[in-house]
Amino acid sequence: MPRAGCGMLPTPRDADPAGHTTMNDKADKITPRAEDYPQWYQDVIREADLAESAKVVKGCMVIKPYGYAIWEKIQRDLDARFKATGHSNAYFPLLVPQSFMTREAQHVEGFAPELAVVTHAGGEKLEEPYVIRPTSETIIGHFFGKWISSHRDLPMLVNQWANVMRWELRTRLFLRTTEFLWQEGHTAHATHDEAMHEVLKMLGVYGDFAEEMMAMPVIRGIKTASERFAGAVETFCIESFMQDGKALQAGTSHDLGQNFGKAFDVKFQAESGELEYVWQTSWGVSTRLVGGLIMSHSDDAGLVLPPRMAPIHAVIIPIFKNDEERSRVMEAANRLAKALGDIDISEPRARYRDFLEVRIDDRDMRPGAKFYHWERRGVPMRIEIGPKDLEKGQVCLKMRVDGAAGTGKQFLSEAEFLATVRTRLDTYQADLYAQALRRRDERSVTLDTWDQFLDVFKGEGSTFAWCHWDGTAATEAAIKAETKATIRCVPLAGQGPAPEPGRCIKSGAPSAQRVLIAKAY
RNA sequence: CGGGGCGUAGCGCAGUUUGGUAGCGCGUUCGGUUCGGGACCGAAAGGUCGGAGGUUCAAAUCCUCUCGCCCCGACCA
Repeated sequence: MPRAGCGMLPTPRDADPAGHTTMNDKADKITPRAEDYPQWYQDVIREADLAESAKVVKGCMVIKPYGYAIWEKIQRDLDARFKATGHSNAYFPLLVPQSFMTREAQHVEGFAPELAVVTHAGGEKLEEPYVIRPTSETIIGHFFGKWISSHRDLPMLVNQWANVMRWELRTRLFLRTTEFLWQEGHTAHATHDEAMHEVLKMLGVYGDFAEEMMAMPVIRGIKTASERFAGAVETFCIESFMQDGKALQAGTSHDLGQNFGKAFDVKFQAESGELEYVWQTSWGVSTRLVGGLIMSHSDDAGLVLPPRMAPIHAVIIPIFKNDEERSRVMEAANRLAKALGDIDISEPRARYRDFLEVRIDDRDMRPGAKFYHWERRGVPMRIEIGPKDLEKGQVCLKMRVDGAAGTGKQFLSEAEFLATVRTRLDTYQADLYAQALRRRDERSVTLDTWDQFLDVFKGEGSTFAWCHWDGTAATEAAIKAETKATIRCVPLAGQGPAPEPGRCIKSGAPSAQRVLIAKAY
Protein backbone atom coordinates (compact mmCIF):
# COMPACT_ATOMS: atom_id res chain seq x y z
CA MET A 1 0.00 0.00 0.00
CA PRO A 2 1.57 3.28 -1.06
CA ARG A 3 1.57 5.70 1.80
CA ALA A 4 0.72 9.34 1.70
CA GLY A 5 4.15 10.14 3.04
CA CYS A 6 5.37 11.97 6.07
CA GLY A 7 5.17 15.61 5.22
CA MET A 8 8.21 16.99 3.50
CA LEU A 9 10.22 13.83 3.74
CA PRO A 10 10.87 11.67 0.69
CA THR A 11 9.41 8.21 0.93
CA PRO A 12 11.07 6.18 -1.79
CA ARG A 13 9.37 2.98 -0.81
CA ASP A 14 6.12 4.43 -1.99
CA ALA A 15 7.22 3.38 -5.44
CA ASP A 16 7.86 -0.19 -4.44
CA PRO A 17 5.61 -2.21 -6.76
CA ALA A 18 5.39 -4.99 -4.21
CA GLY A 19 4.00 -2.45 -1.79
CA HIS A 20 6.18 -3.76 0.97
CA THR A 21 6.32 -1.63 4.02
CA THR A 22 6.74 -2.07 7.71
CA MET A 23 3.95 0.38 8.31
CA ASN A 24 0.77 -0.90 9.75
CA ASP A 25 -1.87 0.30 7.31
CA LYS A 26 -3.66 2.42 9.85
CA ALA A 27 -2.02 2.15 13.22
CA ASP A 28 1.32 3.75 12.32
CA LYS A 29 -0.01 6.59 10.27
CA ILE A 30 -0.06 10.21 11.31
CA THR A 31 -3.02 11.97 9.75
CA PRO A 32 -1.97 15.30 8.20
CA ARG A 33 -3.07 18.34 10.16
CA ALA A 34 -4.92 19.78 7.21
CA GLU A 35 -6.98 16.63 6.81
CA ASP A 36 -8.18 16.13 10.38
CA TYR A 37 -6.57 18.14 13.15
CA PRO A 38 -8.02 16.28 16.17
CA GLN A 39 -7.04 12.96 14.61
CA TRP A 40 -3.53 14.32 13.95
CA TYR A 41 -3.25 15.27 17.62
CA GLN A 42 -4.20 11.76 18.72
CA ASP A 43 -1.88 10.18 16.16
CA VAL A 44 1.08 12.26 17.34
CA ILE A 45 0.53 11.22 20.94
CA ARG A 46 0.24 7.56 19.98
CA GLU A 47 3.25 7.54 17.67
CA ALA A 48 5.43 9.46 20.11
CA ASP A 49 4.38 7.02 22.82
CA LEU A 50 3.37 9.82 25.18
CA ALA A 51 0.10 8.49 26.57
CA GLU A 52 -2.97 6.43 25.95
CA SER A 53 -6.55 6.38 27.09
CA ALA A 54 -6.95 4.24 30.20
CA LYS A 55 -10.14 2.77 28.66
CA VAL A 56 -10.90 0.76 31.80
CA VAL A 57 -11.31 3.99 33.74
CA LYS A 58 -13.61 6.40 32.02
CA GLY A 59 -12.03 9.62 30.86
CA CYS A 60 -8.67 8.85 32.42
CA MET A 61 -5.30 8.54 30.76
CA VAL A 62 -2.11 6.63 31.24
CA ILE A 63 0.86 8.93 30.88
CA LYS A 64 3.57 6.71 29.47
CA PRO A 65 7.23 7.11 30.43
CA TYR A 66 8.21 9.36 27.54
CA GLY A 67 5.21 11.61 28.12
CA TYR A 68 5.79 11.66 31.84
CA ALA A 69 9.40 12.66 31.24
CA ILE A 70 8.10 15.83 29.60
CA TRP A 71 5.87 16.52 32.59
CA GLU A 72 8.91 16.03 34.83
CA LYS A 73 10.76 18.67 32.81
CA ILE A 74 7.85 21.04 33.37
CA GLN A 75 7.75 20.21 37.06
CA ARG A 76 11.42 20.64 37.65
CA ASP A 77 11.66 24.04 36.10
CA LEU A 78 8.45 25.43 37.55
CA ASP A 79 9.27 24.06 40.96
CA ALA A 80 12.59 25.90 40.89
CA ARG A 81 10.78 29.08 39.88
CA PHE A 82 8.28 28.68 42.74
CA LYS A 83 11.08 28.16 45.23
CA ALA A 84 12.87 31.19 43.86
CA THR A 85 9.77 33.28 44.55
CA GLY A 86 9.59 32.13 48.13
CA HIS A 87 7.10 29.28 48.01
CA SER A 88 7.35 25.95 49.80
CA ASN A 89 5.80 22.66 48.81
CA ALA A 90 3.28 20.93 51.03
CA TYR A 91 0.66 18.25 50.56
CA PHE A 92 -3.01 18.17 51.48
CA PRO A 93 -5.52 15.28 51.41
CA LEU A 94 -7.04 13.96 48.21
CA LEU A 95 -10.40 13.64 49.94
CA VAL A 96 -12.29 16.70 51.06
CA PRO A 97 -15.27 16.64 53.44
CA GLN A 98 -18.31 17.37 51.32
CA SER A 99 -19.41 20.10 53.68
CA PHE A 100 -16.21 22.04 52.91
CA MET A 101 -17.21 22.36 49.28
CA THR A 102 -20.47 24.06 50.16
CA ARG A 103 -19.01 26.84 52.31
CA GLU A 104 -18.26 29.23 49.48
CA ALA A 105 -21.36 29.81 47.39
CA GLN A 106 -19.78 30.39 43.98
CA HIS A 107 -17.33 27.59 44.53
CA VAL A 108 -20.02 24.95 45.13
CA GLU A 109 -22.06 26.15 42.23
CA GLY A 110 -19.08 25.96 39.88
CA PHE A 111 -17.78 22.57 40.89
CA ALA A 112 -20.86 20.62 41.97
CA PRO A 113 -21.56 19.13 38.53
CA GLU A 114 -18.10 17.67 38.17
CA LEU A 115 -17.45 16.18 41.59
CA ALA A 116 -16.75 12.53 42.25
CA VAL A 117 -17.96 11.60 45.71
CA VAL A 118 -16.82 8.82 48.00
CA THR A 119 -19.82 7.54 49.96
CA HIS A 120 -18.55 4.21 51.23
CA ALA A 121 -15.33 3.06 52.83
CA GLY A 122 -14.25 0.20 55.01
CA GLY A 123 -17.36 -1.64 53.95
CA GLU A 124 -19.66 0.95 55.47
CA LYS A 125 -21.52 3.99 54.37
CA LEU A 126 -19.72 7.12 55.49
CA GLU A 127 -21.48 9.49 57.83
CA GLU A 128 -20.31 12.42 55.73
CA PRO A 129 -19.26 11.75 52.15
CA TYR A 130 -15.89 12.92 50.85
CA VAL A 131 -15.44 14.55 47.51
CA ILE A 132 -12.32 13.80 45.53
CA ARG A 133 -10.63 17.20 45.24
CA PRO A 134 -11.37 19.07 42.02
CA THR A 135 -9.01 21.73 43.48
CA SER A 136 -7.96 22.39 47.06
CA GLU A 137 -9.05 25.90 48.02
CA THR A 138 -11.47 24.58 50.60
CA ILE A 139 -9.29 22.13 52.46
CA ILE A 140 -6.33 24.46 52.33
CA GLY A 141 -8.58 27.25 53.55
CA HIS A 142 -9.43 25.06 56.51
CA PHE A 143 -5.78 24.55 57.39
CA PHE A 144 -4.82 28.15 56.77
CA GLY A 145 -7.46 28.94 59.37
CA LYS A 146 -5.62 26.80 61.88
CA TRP A 147 -2.16 28.00 60.97
CA ILE A 148 -2.71 31.72 60.71
CA SER A 149 -3.40 33.91 63.68
CA SER A 150 -1.09 36.91 63.38
CA HIS A 151 0.18 39.20 60.65
CA ARG A 152 3.53 37.66 61.61
CA ASP A 153 2.29 34.37 60.04
CA LEU A 154 1.82 36.13 56.71
CA PRO A 155 2.39 35.85 53.91
CA MET A 156 1.71 32.12 53.82
CA LEU A 157 3.14 30.81 50.55
CA VAL A 158 2.56 27.14 49.73
CA ASN A 159 2.33 25.02 46.64
CA GLN A 160 1.32 21.44 46.12
CA TRP A 161 1.99 19.04 43.28
CA ALA A 162 -1.04 16.82 43.12
CA ASN A 163 -3.68 15.00 41.15
CA VAL A 164 -7.23 16.29 40.97
CA MET A 165 -10.45 14.93 39.52
CA ARG A 166 -13.18 16.64 37.60
CA TRP A 167 -15.94 14.55 36.10
CA GLU A 168 -15.80 15.96 32.60
CA LEU A 169 -18.33 14.98 29.99
CA ARG A 170 -15.87 14.97 27.15
CA THR A 171 -12.18 14.25 27.44
CA ARG A 172 -9.09 14.55 25.27
CA LEU A 173 -5.65 13.24 26.13
CA PHE A 174 -3.70 15.82 28.14
CA LEU A 175 -6.10 18.67 27.30
CA ARG A 176 -8.99 17.48 29.38
CA THR A 177 -9.05 14.26 31.35
CA THR A 178 -11.11 13.24 34.34
CA GLU A 179 -8.03 12.93 36.52
CA PHE A 180 -5.09 15.20 35.86
CA LEU A 181 -1.83 16.23 37.42
CA TRP A 182 -1.09 19.79 38.29
CA GLN A 183 0.37 22.15 40.80
CA GLU A 184 -1.75 24.51 42.80
CA GLY A 185 -0.20 27.40 44.62
CA HIS A 186 -2.11 28.83 47.57
CA THR A 187 -1.12 31.97 49.39
CA ALA A 188 -2.53 34.20 52.09
CA HIS A 189 -1.67 37.85 52.60
CA ALA A 190 -2.38 40.70 54.94
CA THR A 191 -3.55 43.14 52.27
CA HIS A 192 -5.30 43.01 48.95
CA ASP A 193 -2.45 44.92 47.33
CA GLU A 194 0.01 42.31 48.41
CA ALA A 195 -2.24 39.50 47.17
CA MET A 196 -2.65 41.22 43.81
CA HIS A 197 1.08 41.57 43.56
CA GLU A 198 1.38 37.82 44.13
CA VAL A 199 -1.27 37.00 41.55
CA LEU A 200 0.51 39.01 38.89
CA LYS A 201 3.93 37.76 39.89
CA MET A 202 2.87 34.15 39.43
CA LEU A 203 1.14 34.94 36.16
CA GLY A 204 4.50 36.34 35.14
CA VAL A 205 6.24 33.15 36.20
CA TYR A 206 3.86 31.13 34.03
CA GLY A 207 4.27 33.42 31.07
CA ASP A 208 8.04 33.38 31.30
CA PHE A 209 8.10 29.62 31.69
CA ALA A 210 5.84 29.06 28.68
CA GLU A 211 7.89 31.33 26.46
CA GLU A 212 11.41 30.58 27.67
CA MET A 213 11.13 26.85 28.27
CA MET A 214 8.23 25.64 26.15
CA ALA A 215 8.86 28.09 23.31
CA MET A 216 5.14 28.74 23.45
CA PRO A 217 4.16 32.41 23.15
CA VAL A 218 1.26 33.46 25.35
CA ILE A 219 -1.14 36.35 25.81
CA ARG A 220 -1.46 37.46 29.41
CA GLY A 221 -4.89 38.67 30.30
CA ILE A 222 -7.91 38.84 32.59
CA LYS A 223 -10.86 36.48 32.33
CA THR A 224 -14.35 37.81 31.97
CA ALA A 225 -16.78 37.18 34.82
CA SER A 226 -18.29 34.16 33.12
CA GLU A 227 -14.91 32.51 32.59
CA ARG A 228 -13.72 33.30 36.08
CA PHE A 229 -12.67 30.60 38.54
CA ALA A 230 -15.58 29.65 40.80
CA GLY A 231 -14.98 31.63 43.97
CA ALA A 232 -12.44 34.10 42.62
CA VAL A 233 -12.74 37.87 42.54
CA GLU A 234 -10.57 38.01 39.44
CA THR A 235 -8.92 35.38 37.26
CA PHE A 236 -5.78 36.06 35.22
CA CYS A 237 -4.61 33.71 32.52
CA ILE A 238 -2.11 32.96 29.83
CA GLU A 239 -3.63 31.99 26.50
CA SER A 240 -1.71 30.26 23.76
CA PHE A 241 -2.40 29.82 20.06
CA MET A 242 -2.76 26.28 18.72
CA GLN A 243 -2.03 25.45 15.10
CA ASP A 244 -5.71 25.00 14.28
CA GLY A 245 -6.43 28.54 15.41
CA LYS A 246 -7.98 27.59 18.72
CA ALA A 247 -6.87 29.03 22.03
CA LEU A 248 -5.56 27.03 24.94
CA GLN A 249 -5.74 28.38 28.47
CA ALA A 250 -2.31 27.33 29.61
CA GLY A 251 -2.30 28.67 33.14
CA THR A 252 -4.40 30.66 35.59
CA SER A 253 -3.76 32.86 38.59
CA HIS A 254 -6.60 33.93 40.84
CA ASP A 255 -7.26 36.78 43.17
CA LEU A 256 -9.53 35.09 45.71
CA GLY A 257 -10.12 38.26 47.70
CA GLN A 258 -11.45 37.36 51.14
CA ASN A 259 -14.00 34.88 49.82
CA PHE A 260 -12.34 31.77 51.19
CA GLY A 261 -11.00 33.63 54.20
CA LYS A 262 -14.55 34.39 55.22
CA ALA A 263 -15.83 30.92 54.35
CA PHE A 264 -13.17 29.22 56.45
CA ASP A 265 -12.75 31.92 59.04
CA VAL A 266 -9.12 32.60 58.25
CA LYS A 267 -8.45 35.64 60.41
CA PHE A 268 -5.30 37.29 61.66
CA GLN A 269 -4.54 40.00 64.14
CA ALA A 270 -3.15 42.98 62.28
CA GLU A 271 -0.46 45.29 63.61
CA SER A 272 -3.29 47.59 64.62
CA GLY A 273 -4.66 44.85 66.83
CA GLU A 274 -7.77 44.43 64.69
CA LEU A 275 -8.90 40.95 63.54
CA GLU A 276 -9.02 40.82 59.75
CA TYR A 277 -9.71 38.19 57.12
CA VAL A 278 -6.73 37.18 54.99
CA TRP A 279 -6.48 37.94 51.29
CA GLN A 280 -5.80 34.79 49.30
CA THR A 281 -4.55 33.77 45.89
CA SER A 282 -4.30 30.50 44.02
CA TRP A 283 -2.64 29.64 40.74
CA GLY A 284 -2.10 26.50 38.71
CA VAL A 285 -0.89 24.78 35.62
CA SER A 286 -1.59 21.18 34.68
CA THR A 287 -0.63 18.32 32.41
CA ARG A 288 -2.64 20.23 29.86
CA LEU A 289 0.61 22.07 29.19
CA VAL A 290 1.88 18.90 27.50
CA GLY A 291 -1.05 19.11 25.09
CA GLY A 292 -0.21 22.74 24.42
CA LEU A 293 3.39 21.84 23.78
CA ILE A 294 2.35 19.21 21.26
CA MET A 295 0.02 21.54 19.40
CA SER A 296 2.44 24.44 19.39
CA HIS A 297 5.30 22.87 17.48
CA SER A 298 4.56 19.43 16.08
CA ASP A 299 4.15 18.75 12.39
CA ASP A 300 2.81 16.08 10.06
CA ALA A 301 5.83 13.90 10.73
CA GLY A 302 5.05 13.79 14.44
CA LEU A 303 6.11 15.37 17.68
CA VAL A 304 8.46 18.34 17.73
CA LEU A 305 9.99 19.30 21.07
CA PRO A 306 11.93 22.39 22.04
CA PRO A 307 15.26 21.24 23.53
CA ARG A 308 14.43 22.58 26.99
CA MET A 309 11.42 20.29 27.14
CA ALA A 310 12.99 17.31 25.38
CA PRO A 311 13.74 14.26 27.52
CA ILE A 312 16.27 13.22 24.88
CA HIS A 313 18.23 15.83 22.93
CA ALA A 314 20.21 13.70 20.54
CA VAL A 315 20.12 10.22 19.17
CA ILE A 316 23.03 8.52 17.45
CA ILE A 317 22.25 6.05 14.69
CA PRO A 318 25.18 3.75 13.97
CA ILE A 319 25.45 2.55 10.38
CA PHE A 320 27.41 -0.51 9.33
CA LYS A 321 27.40 -3.44 6.95
CA ASN A 322 29.27 -6.10 8.85
CA ASP A 323 30.70 -6.95 12.24
CA GLU A 324 34.03 -5.30 11.55
CA GLU A 325 32.34 -2.00 10.64
CA ARG A 326 29.93 -2.43 13.48
CA SER A 327 32.62 -2.57 16.11
CA ARG A 328 34.46 0.46 14.68
CA VAL A 329 31.27 2.48 14.36
CA MET A 330 30.00 1.54 17.81
CA GLU A 331 33.28 2.51 19.35
CA ALA A 332 33.07 5.94 17.75
CA ALA A 333 29.40 6.25 18.71
CA ASN A 334 30.13 5.44 22.33
CA ARG A 335 32.94 7.94 22.43
CA LEU A 336 30.76 10.66 20.92
CA ALA A 337 27.87 9.85 23.25
CA LYS A 338 30.17 10.16 26.23
CA ALA A 339 31.41 13.55 25.06
CA LEU A 340 27.87 14.78 24.36
CA GLY A 341 26.59 13.55 27.69
CA ASP A 342 29.12 15.75 29.48
CA ILE A 343 27.86 18.92 27.85
CA ASP A 344 26.11 21.25 30.25
CA ILE A 345 23.12 22.78 28.52
CA SER A 346 21.63 24.47 31.58
CA GLU A 347 19.49 27.51 31.09
CA PRO A 348 21.71 30.31 32.44
CA ARG A 349 19.16 31.50 34.99
CA ALA A 350 18.06 28.04 36.08
CA ARG A 351 18.94 26.87 39.57
CA TYR A 352 19.60 23.33 38.48
CA ARG A 353 22.02 21.68 36.10
CA ASP A 354 20.86 20.19 32.83
CA PHE A 355 23.09 17.92 30.80
CA LEU A 356 22.62 16.82 27.26
CA GLU A 357 20.70 13.56 27.05
CA VAL A 358 21.88 11.30 24.26
CA ARG A 359 20.92 7.81 23.16
CA ILE A 360 22.62 5.37 20.84
CA ASP A 361 20.07 3.36 18.90
CA ASP A 362 21.81 0.04 18.34
CA ARG A 363 18.69 -1.98 17.75
CA ASP A 364 18.70 -4.49 14.91
CA MET A 365 16.65 -2.39 12.54
CA ARG A 366 17.23 -0.59 9.29
CA PRO A 367 18.61 2.91 9.83
CA GLY A 368 15.67 4.41 7.98
CA ALA A 369 13.22 2.86 10.39
CA LYS A 370 15.16 4.35 13.27
CA PHE A 371 15.08 7.78 11.65
CA TYR A 372 11.30 7.67 11.55
CA HIS A 373 11.14 6.27 15.04
CA TRP A 374 13.01 9.18 16.61
CA GLU A 375 11.48 11.80 14.35
CA ARG A 376 8.02 10.84 15.56
CA ARG A 377 9.29 11.31 19.10
CA GLY A 378 10.49 14.82 18.44
CA VAL A 379 14.14 14.34 19.36
CA PRO A 380 15.82 17.59 18.24
CA MET A 381 19.09 16.19 16.88
CA ARG A 382 19.94 13.03 14.98
CA ILE A 383 23.51 12.02 14.39
CA GLU A 384 24.43 9.33 11.88
CA ILE A 385 27.80 7.66 12.16
CA GLY A 386 28.92 5.25 9.47
CA PRO A 387 32.14 4.03 7.88
CA LYS A 388 32.33 7.05 5.57
CA ASP A 389 32.15 9.41 8.51
CA LEU A 390 34.92 7.54 10.31
CA GLU A 391 37.14 7.86 7.23
CA LYS A 392 36.51 11.60 6.99
CA GLY A 393 36.47 12.26 10.71
CA GLN A 394 33.02 13.78 10.49
CA VAL A 395 29.53 13.36 11.85
CA CYS A 396 26.29 13.62 9.94
CA LEU A 397 23.81 15.87 11.72
CA LYS A 398 20.12 16.25 11.01
CA MET A 399 17.91 18.55 13.04
CA ARG A 400 14.31 17.42 13.58
CA VAL A 401 13.05 20.67 12.12
CA ASP A 402 15.22 22.49 9.63
CA GLY A 403 15.83 26.06 10.57
CA ALA A 404 15.89 28.98 8.21
CA ALA A 405 19.63 28.49 7.72
CA GLY A 406 19.56 25.22 5.87
CA THR A 407 17.85 21.95 5.29
CA GLY A 408 18.71 18.32 5.36
CA LYS A 409 21.81 16.64 6.60
CA GLN A 410 24.90 18.58 7.58
CA PHE A 411 28.38 17.10 7.69
CA LEU A 412 30.84 18.54 10.15
CA SER A 413 33.90 17.51 12.05
CA GLU A 414 33.33 15.92 15.40
CA ALA A 415 35.29 18.69 17.11
CA GLU A 416 33.24 21.40 15.45
CA PHE A 417 30.05 19.57 16.26
CA LEU A 418 30.90 19.21 19.94
CA ALA A 419 31.91 22.84 20.15
CA THR A 420 28.64 24.06 18.63
CA VAL A 421 26.08 21.65 20.05
CA ARG A 422 25.01 23.98 22.80
CA THR A 423 24.54 26.87 20.39
CA ARG A 424 22.69 24.70 17.92
CA LEU A 425 20.19 23.64 20.57
CA ASP A 426 19.71 27.22 21.73
CA THR A 427 19.16 28.36 18.16
CA TYR A 428 16.72 25.53 17.57
CA GLN A 429 14.81 26.52 20.71
CA ALA A 430 14.71 30.14 19.57
CA ASP A 431 13.62 29.13 16.07
CA LEU A 432 10.69 27.13 17.42
CA TYR A 433 9.59 30.07 19.52
CA ALA A 434 9.92 32.44 16.59
CA GLN A 435 7.99 30.08 14.36
CA ALA A 436 5.16 29.73 16.89
CA LEU A 437 5.06 33.48 17.43
CA ARG A 438 5.01 34.15 13.69
CA ARG A 439 2.24 31.61 13.19
CA ARG A 440 0.16 33.26 15.88
CA ASP A 441 0.76 36.83 14.76
CA GLU A 442 0.24 36.11 11.09
CA ARG A 443 -3.07 34.50 11.86
CA SER A 444 -4.26 37.03 14.41
CA VAL A 445 -6.84 39.42 13.04
CA THR A 446 -8.60 42.54 14.17
CA LEU A 447 -12.27 42.44 13.30
CA ASP A 448 -14.71 45.31 13.30
CA THR A 449 -17.92 43.98 11.83
CA TRP A 450 -20.17 41.13 12.77
CA ASP A 451 -20.13 39.85 9.21
CA GLN A 452 -16.35 39.54 9.30
CA PHE A 453 -16.69 37.81 12.64
CA LEU A 454 -19.18 35.25 11.36
CA ASP A 455 -16.97 34.60 8.39
CA VAL A 456 -13.96 33.82 10.58
CA PHE A 457 -15.80 31.62 13.07
CA LYS A 458 -18.24 29.79 10.81
CA GLY A 459 -18.11 26.02 11.03
CA GLU A 460 -14.93 24.83 12.68
CA GLY A 461 -13.10 28.06 11.88
CA SER A 462 -11.12 29.82 14.55
CA THR A 463 -8.23 32.18 14.97
CA PHE A 464 -7.12 34.88 17.39
CA ALA A 465 -9.52 37.73 16.79
CA TRP A 466 -9.09 41.10 18.49
CA CYS A 467 -12.49 42.72 18.77
CA HIS A 468 -14.26 45.41 20.67
CA TRP A 469 -16.71 44.19 23.29
CA ASP A 470 -19.22 46.21 25.27
CA GLY A 471 -18.29 44.52 28.53
CA THR A 472 -21.65 42.89 29.18
CA ALA A 473 -22.25 39.24 29.96
CA ALA A 474 -25.29 39.26 27.70
CA THR A 475 -23.25 40.18 24.65
CA GLU A 476 -20.58 37.67 25.58
CA ALA A 477 -23.21 34.93 25.83
CA ALA A 478 -24.75 35.95 22.53
CA ILE A 479 -21.41 35.74 20.77
CA LYS A 480 -20.79 32.29 22.20
CA ALA A 481 -24.27 31.03 21.39
CA GLU A 482 -24.02 32.12 17.79
CA THR A 483 -20.45 31.13 16.99
CA LYS A 484 -19.02 28.97 19.83
CA ALA A 485 -16.19 31.51 20.05
CA THR A 486 -15.54 32.91 23.51
CA ILE A 487 -13.77 35.86 25.01
CA ARG A 488 -10.47 34.34 26.03
CA CYS A 489 -9.27 37.35 27.93
CA VAL A 490 -9.01 41.08 28.22
CA PRO A 491 -5.32 41.60 27.52
CA LEU A 492 -3.00 43.15 30.06
CA ALA A 493 -1.02 46.21 29.02
CA GLY A 494 1.26 45.46 26.08
CA GLN A 495 -0.33 42.06 25.42
CA GLY A 496 -2.61 42.98 22.55
CA PRO A 497 -3.24 45.85 20.20
CA ALA A 498 -2.79 49.27 21.81
CA PRO A 499 -6.03 50.32 23.50
CA GLU A 500 -8.23 52.45 21.29
CA PRO A 501 -11.89 53.21 21.70
CA GLY A 502 -14.36 51.57 19.38
CA ARG A 503 -17.71 49.91 19.10
CA CYS A 504 -18.67 46.41 20.23
CA ILE A 505 -18.50 43.91 17.38
CA LYS A 506 -21.88 42.49 18.36
CA SER A 507 -23.92 45.23 20.00
CA GLY A 508 -22.27 48.36 18.61
CA ALA A 509 -22.07 49.84 22.11
CA PRO A 510 -18.95 51.82 23.06
CA SER A 511 -15.81 49.91 24.05
CA ALA A 512 -12.47 51.08 25.42
CA GLN A 513 -10.23 48.31 24.16
CA ARG A 514 -10.16 45.14 22.11
CA VAL A 515 -10.42 41.70 23.72
CA LEU A 516 -9.12 38.36 22.52
CA ILE A 517 -11.79 36.11 21.05
CA ALA A 518 -11.32 32.56 19.80
CA LYS A 519 -12.71 29.10 20.05
CA ALA A 520 -11.04 27.30 22.89
CA TYR A 521 -9.97 23.86 24.02
C1' C B 1 -28.85 12.86 29.55
C1' G B 2 -30.43 12.79 24.02
C1' G B 3 -28.65 11.14 18.64
C1' G B 4 -25.24 7.73 16.03
C1' G B 5 -21.52 3.79 15.89
C1' C B 6 -18.66 -0.29 17.74
C1' G B 7 -17.10 -4.71 20.98
C1' U B 8 -13.70 -11.29 17.12
C1' A B 9 -5.31 -12.56 18.76
C1' G B 10 -1.20 -6.96 21.33
C1' C B 11 -3.18 -3.31 17.24
C1' G B 12 -6.31 -2.77 12.76
C1' C B 13 -10.01 -5.65 10.58
C1' A B 14 -12.82 -9.85 7.67
C1' G B 15 -16.32 -13.54 8.82
C1' U B 16 -22.75 -12.42 10.95
C1' U B 17 -27.35 -11.34 5.59
C1' U B 18 -27.78 -17.59 4.13
C1' G B 19 -25.74 -21.29 11.84
C1' G B 20 -21.33 -26.33 10.56
C1' U B 21 -16.80 -25.31 15.55
C1' A B 22 -12.33 -18.90 13.59
C1' G B 23 -9.16 -16.17 9.55
C1' C B 24 -6.11 -11.97 7.29
C1' G B 25 -2.53 -7.80 7.73
C1' C B 26 0.75 -5.58 11.07
C1' G B 27 3.19 -6.51 15.58
C1' U B 28 5.57 -10.32 18.90
C1' U B 29 9.18 -14.75 19.69
C1' C B 30 13.23 -17.89 17.62
C1' G B 31 16.94 -18.70 13.59
C1' G B 32 19.42 -16.65 9.40
C1' U B 33 20.55 -12.96 5.73
C1' U B 34 20.47 -7.56 5.77
C1' C B 35 21.77 -2.25 7.32
C1' G B 36 23.57 6.02 4.74
C1' G B 37 15.29 7.24 4.84
C1' G B 38 10.04 2.71 7.03
C1' A B 39 14.39 -4.89 4.91
C1' C B 40 13.64 -10.07 3.65
C1' C B 41 13.35 -15.50 4.19
C1' G B 42 11.97 -19.61 7.31
C1' A B 43 9.64 -21.39 11.73
C1' A B 44 6.49 -20.44 16.00
C1' A B 45 3.45 -18.49 19.90
C1' G B 46 -1.12 -15.99 20.59
C1' G B 47 -8.55 -15.88 20.62
C1' U B 48 -13.90 -19.38 26.41
C1' C B 49 -15.59 -14.10 19.25
C1' G B 50 -17.63 -8.04 25.71
C1' G B 51 -20.95 -10.83 29.45
C1' A B 52 -25.45 -13.80 30.86
C1' G B 53 -29.50 -16.57 29.35
C1' G B 54 -32.29 -18.88 25.36
C1' U B 55 -33.36 -21.51 20.36
C1' U B 56 -30.68 -25.70 17.84
C1' C B 57 -27.77 -31.99 16.73
C1' A B 58 -24.62 -27.54 16.13
C1' A B 59 -24.16 -20.25 17.67
C1' A B 60 -19.00 -15.25 16.38
C1' U B 61 -23.54 -15.85 13.31
C1' C B 62 -30.55 -16.25 15.31
C1' C B 63 -33.58 -14.29 19.90
C1' U B 64 -33.75 -11.76 24.86
C1' C B 65 -31.33 -9.15 28.54
C1' U B 66 -27.04 -6.82 30.17
C1' C B 67 -21.99 -4.37 30.42
C1' G B 68 -18.38 -1.36 28.26
C1' C B 69 -16.14 1.98 24.81
C1' C B 70 -15.96 5.73 20.83
C1' C B 71 -18.10 9.90 18.00
C1' C B 72 -21.75 14.18 17.80
C1' G B 73 -24.65 17.90 21.11
C1' A B 74 -25.39 20.58 26.50
C1' C B 75 -20.35 21.68 30.99
C1' C B 76 -14.96 22.51 31.66
C1' A B 77 -7.66 23.35 33.65
